[in-house]
Amino acid sequence: MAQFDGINVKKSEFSEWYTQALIKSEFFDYSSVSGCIVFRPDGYFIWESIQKFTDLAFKNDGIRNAYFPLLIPEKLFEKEKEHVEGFNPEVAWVMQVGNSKLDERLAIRPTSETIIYDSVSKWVKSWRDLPLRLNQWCSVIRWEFKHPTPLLRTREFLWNEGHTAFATREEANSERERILQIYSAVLKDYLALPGISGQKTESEKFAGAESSYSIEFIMPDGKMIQGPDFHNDGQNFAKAFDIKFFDKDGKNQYAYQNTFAITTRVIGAMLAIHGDDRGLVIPPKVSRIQIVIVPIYNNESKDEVLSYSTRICNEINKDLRVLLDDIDIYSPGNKFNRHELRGVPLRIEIGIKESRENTLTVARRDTMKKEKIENKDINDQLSRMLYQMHEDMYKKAKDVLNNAISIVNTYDELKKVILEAKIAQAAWCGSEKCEKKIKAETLAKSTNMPFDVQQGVEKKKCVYCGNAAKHVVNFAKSY
RNA sequence: GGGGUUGUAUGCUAGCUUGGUAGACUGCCGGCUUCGGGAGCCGGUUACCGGAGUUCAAAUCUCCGCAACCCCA
Repeated sequence: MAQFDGINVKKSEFSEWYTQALIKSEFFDYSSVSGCIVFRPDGYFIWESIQKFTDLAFKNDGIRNAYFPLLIPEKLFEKEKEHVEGFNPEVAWVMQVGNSKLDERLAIRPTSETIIYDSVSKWVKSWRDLPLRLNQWCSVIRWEFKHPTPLLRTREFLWNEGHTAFATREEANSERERILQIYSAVLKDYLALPGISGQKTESEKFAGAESSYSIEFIMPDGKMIQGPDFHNDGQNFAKAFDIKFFDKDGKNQYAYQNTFAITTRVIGAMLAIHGDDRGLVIPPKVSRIQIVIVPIYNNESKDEVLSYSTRICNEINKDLRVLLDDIDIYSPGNKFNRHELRGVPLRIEIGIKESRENTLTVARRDTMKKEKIENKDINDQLSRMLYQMHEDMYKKAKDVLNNAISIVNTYDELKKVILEAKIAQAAWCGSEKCEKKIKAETLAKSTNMPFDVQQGVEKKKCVYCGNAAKHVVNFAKSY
């Protein structure tokens, strides 16, 4: 039997499935640089979609785009102590140009706080200059030493980095909910991806921040992975970079700052969560091809079937991304399998039957169900199916997430839940000591403290030490 | 951070133990016949991860890199 190069493992063998799905779908590829991957057109389309919708939401919220240099002079990079300690081991440096050594090393940005705030300090002089809300789309390099995984842990990744400055702490804090809402909406509305929003614990927060917030996902292997994040930096960077302004009373004050990001990692989480044994399942809104038409004919019916297929293809609105796959060197079954591997949301099968009956057979990638529809109002019908597919994908992923969370009251329960590769939701006293012990003994990290489960926590006891609880935390093994 | 496995063409893989002409399937290109779930026949096409060493001779043995994967912390 002729075989094209499909995935040869089940999704239950997750690591192997994941790489094969990404590579064999031709969405991504390895490159010659370890830890750096190639985004091929269908994969890059997903990132372009995320960018487009996030960017629009940012702009509607008053954020403006700018662009800062890729290279950061060592002097600047070292200004904020915690920040440099957090990033130093992973920073790549430019030390030489041609044959001459540089007098001062230049860091390839692992994140741009330092180079941006150097400029911001020059621009912010008066309360009238605030708030200053900037964003840039770029890539950063963090030289990970753990073995890289495409999209999930790469040495170069693409992201947005929002950097904002405010006159007061209250104003700075009020931005948080809006930004996390934007990220959640992009994840839900475009990637059909549910996550858990919450605050990071002290020990898991961003290097240089006062407090950090994140949206976390659960992967098919039961491990959690961090998605978009938001950091209240307080006046930490303002003090290090001298971002001062005169307020309305003529007093010289440091600004309050935030930073936030969404990265290409969310694509990896999305592909992993939605995919199945046959390959990728792409949410309709971010799929470069939303509908593929596969004509099925023999010599006798060829002309009739192709002309009906072409007619249907032309009837479909331009805002639906459709491909007529009429290349005749592959059999229909071969095409079915290829498009399924690549996760095309809807497939229209057109043969002599459909042509005679003036109907279409439509198959949905997520459910693999086929349905025969009348050739009438097809744009409405197809749009509805794409919409429904998105809703169903989100709901399915949401159920998986919800089922993975177990509320635990005792440490034994916590250990059991972690062994089952699930999320243990537990009350916690807030001490780093308990958090570290739990991590050392169970390998589970605190992912975050979900916003929506904190009520009544003061009546509970810490799952580890039994003292009065301050937070409800999710513990899970994580990437 | 520690331990392990593996690198042969687009992919999957044989050959490695015991050094001696690198083989199948798939893909890709051309042709004919086909086409409702991975079509058939004919012809063509592509490879030993990189470097060093041992040797008359290295895909095979040794060392060093590089890369991918797995397990444990």
